[in-house]
Amino acid sequence: MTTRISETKVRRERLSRERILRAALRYIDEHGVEKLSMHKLGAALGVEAMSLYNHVANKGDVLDGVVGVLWEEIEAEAEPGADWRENYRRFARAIRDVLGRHPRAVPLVPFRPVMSNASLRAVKAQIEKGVESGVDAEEAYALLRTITSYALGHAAIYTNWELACASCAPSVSDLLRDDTPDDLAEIAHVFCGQSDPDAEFELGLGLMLRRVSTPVS
Amino acid sequence: MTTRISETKVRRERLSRERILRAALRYIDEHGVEKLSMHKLGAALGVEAMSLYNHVANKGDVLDGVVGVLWEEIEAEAEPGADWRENYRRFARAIRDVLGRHPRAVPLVPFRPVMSNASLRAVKAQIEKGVESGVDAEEAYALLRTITSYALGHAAIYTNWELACASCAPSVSDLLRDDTPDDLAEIAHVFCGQSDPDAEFELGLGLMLRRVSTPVS
DNA sequence: CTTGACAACTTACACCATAAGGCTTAGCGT
DNA sequence: ACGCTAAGCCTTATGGTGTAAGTTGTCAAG
Repeated sequence: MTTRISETKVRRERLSRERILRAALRYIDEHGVEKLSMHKLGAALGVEAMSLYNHVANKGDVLDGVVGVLWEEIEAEAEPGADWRENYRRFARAIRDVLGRHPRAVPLVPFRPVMSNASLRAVKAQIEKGVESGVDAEEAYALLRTITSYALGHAAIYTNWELACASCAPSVSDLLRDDTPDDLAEIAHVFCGQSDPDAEFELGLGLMLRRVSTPVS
Repeated sequence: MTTRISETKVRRERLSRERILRAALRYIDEHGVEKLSMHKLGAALGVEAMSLYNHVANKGDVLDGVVGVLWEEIEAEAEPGADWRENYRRFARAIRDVLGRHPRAVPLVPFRPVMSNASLRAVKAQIEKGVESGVDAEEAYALLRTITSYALGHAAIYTNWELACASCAPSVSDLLRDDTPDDLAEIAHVFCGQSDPDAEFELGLGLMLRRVSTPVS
């Protein structure tokens, strides 16, 4: 009985929301979102599932928290410099790079609108730099939203794609249904297989940032 | 005993993959992806859960199938016309509109790379029109991928946003954490609340399609 | 009428989120 | 040194989940 006391005291380090979220992200990175359960998360922390509920409202809260952590990572990677255009680019790249580092967590991000302080701080900084440089405020917001959509969409599709290739599908053909006609299969290879995601990401970014103030279309 | 036979015969109409997928999409539209279970899906079809497995490999297969149905809807909405630039625009709008009509199914689309015949047919048609009009083939592919990323990202963020507003969050403030400082809250309102998603979608599209052949950045 | 195939049903199991309640321990005032 | 309190952790219990395995009912071809 008393032996058990000292044993626990030595082994266990204090649980906290912070620690839980980090463990959750680590678990998702390794095993994927769909494999995460409160039991496993508890186990990863050397603790019973229900103990987590002392620091976290429920599983959804954990997931939201993970998204928050990711936004913090993005913010840290995108501190703005002098040129606003370059800043926007850096912001988009930060999104892409961070999500690229946590590919299995990507599905959470676009669908859990956590307006974390981190993400808002990042946005604020970007906008201010833009306006400071003479960009119309409304346009600055619109452009930033557009770029964010693009960066998230790109990250979603490509990280997911790479995951699929790495894990289960060694070639494009394996992603096609059995009844795919040849001409469409060929298209699939060209459309999905050939290009360099990094270069292409920069392409879209360049297109959007090239010249903002000219009339559109 | 014999009464029960005729009863079943009358009542039950044949199950099929097709019917299952449609029911799944309908259920998702009404209750969201996370609420869908094989039991409920079976119930919606007047059938036991396990019967579905005669037509469908597993739940993942159902979800993939739903994405396929969505791509078919997109294809039907984006048949190409004469001007390739306009076609690309139409393709992007089709993605956005269809996903806008099935907001709760959106989370499935970017993360289930179903290369359905429908989506490939659409891509093929777009590309051919572009090349026919003198666009470099490689550039045509890259641009189409870029636009697709953008359309999916935009749809993901905004449909999700509107869902959140309609269901649980009457104002932007409700999406913020309690500890959000005032200046950041203000940014959140401007960044998230003010703009017209349609107009903004067109803005991004216009930026990307304006002039393709000039060197980038 | 028999046989077979196959669709749908039933049963069974391991796992899930989480509500309710019990135990252990740390930190305090005395 | 003592017990009090509150918080952190654990145990137990409930109803829902995906799906494997085995059973029953139905119809068509022989």
